[in-house]
Amino acid sequence: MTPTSAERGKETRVRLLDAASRLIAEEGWGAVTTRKVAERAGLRPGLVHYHFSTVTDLLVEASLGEVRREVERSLAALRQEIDPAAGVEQVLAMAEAYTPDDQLTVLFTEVLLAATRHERLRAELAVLIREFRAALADWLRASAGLDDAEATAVVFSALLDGLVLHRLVDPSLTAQPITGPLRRLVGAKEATGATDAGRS
Amino acid sequence: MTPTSAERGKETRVRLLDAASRLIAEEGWGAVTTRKVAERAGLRPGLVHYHFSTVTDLLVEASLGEVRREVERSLAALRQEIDPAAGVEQVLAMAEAYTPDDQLTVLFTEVLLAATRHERLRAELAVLIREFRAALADWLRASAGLDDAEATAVVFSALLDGLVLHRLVDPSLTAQPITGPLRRLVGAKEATGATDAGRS
DNA sequence: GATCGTCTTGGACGTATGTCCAATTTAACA
DNA sequence: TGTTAAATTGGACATACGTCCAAGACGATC
Repeated sequence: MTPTSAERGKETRVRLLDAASRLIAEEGWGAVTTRKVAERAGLRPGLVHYHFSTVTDLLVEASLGEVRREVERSLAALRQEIDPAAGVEQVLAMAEAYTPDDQLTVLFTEVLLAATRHERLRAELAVLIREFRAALADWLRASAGLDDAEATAVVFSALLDGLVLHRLVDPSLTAQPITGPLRRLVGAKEATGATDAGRS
Repeated sequence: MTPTSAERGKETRVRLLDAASRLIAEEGWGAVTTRKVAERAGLRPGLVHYHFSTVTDLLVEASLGEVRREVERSLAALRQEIDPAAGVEQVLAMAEAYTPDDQLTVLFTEVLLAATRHERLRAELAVLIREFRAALADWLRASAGLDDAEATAVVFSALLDGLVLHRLVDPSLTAQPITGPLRRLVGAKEATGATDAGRS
């Protein structure tokens, strides 16, 4: 039952990464410190620099891991949906799902901004975003039959993050229905279900 | 010729605000410190707390001033354009004008994120964004004849900031033409000029 | 020229930071 | 049971931070 040294090591590493992720979302990238991470993880401060050479290293690894997991989840969900019409609906639903209440959402924005000033983070994040965008473009091409699917994917994925940012600042926006313009953007027929612009 | 004490005071205040704005864009909201601002402004560190009660106060005032000026500039430009078709083009051009090279653009993103954790900043920024959005909605209604101009304005203004963020991380995006989906979003006829999807 | 109010200076104070490390614990192994 | 390697502890170190303040400078006013 008692874990080996290596097992305990792995466990603490995960604990530290997890604590770092949550702190980035809660207090911001720049406000995460050695001691706060340790306290949040329920560990002693000295451990941080045993497992990670630097605090920035910890932040980069934690955030990239989080983004990587989320991208994989989204891609899996996208690929699973085969019916074209339902696919468009799902893509539209993604735009609605991003809310400030979701920690992951805030973390994404925080990482994007941090990437501006950290080259390795920027490069690796760019790869992940490109991956997501490519999959989104495939989807748009297949389900909505767009001929400029690439460009639309660029616009759509940028829109997702921008929407989060604006909703963070102006929570009343969350209530506002935006499916109308989104449908137009994706090139879907408005015919399906008349013009029901407001649903919850 | 020699300025009075009060005049010198105003001048220093402006210098400090200006230095703060530039530092926010260059190094990030959280990385701006008393001493850095003073050095950038060519002044002694003690002055910062003579003119501003706190560093955060300085940052809030500096960034809100910058945003306020830019919003006014945009609104003036929007109002000047009377021809509906040209108006749509101008709105589309705005999306292209936002690039990571522009310091103001980076500052905007930085302020949006900072507003998440500072109530006064958040509230005042929300007012400014709403003002901009309302004007944009008026424009869309008048020039593009949209019936869901409000929703489109929400999407469009969020898109502007999201685009900046993504281009910051992936500079290759700046080259990618996106006028196609943008035209669709704004509800403009693609007829004008066939499908010229790439122009510089 | 003396007085006054404003702006400026230079440095102090306590606190928090990132990083490091010698000593200690712990579990696996010989 | 004694040895070994990994993980952990607790505290040290220099540095940077926000804030404050007594003393000086300087033009306006009397």
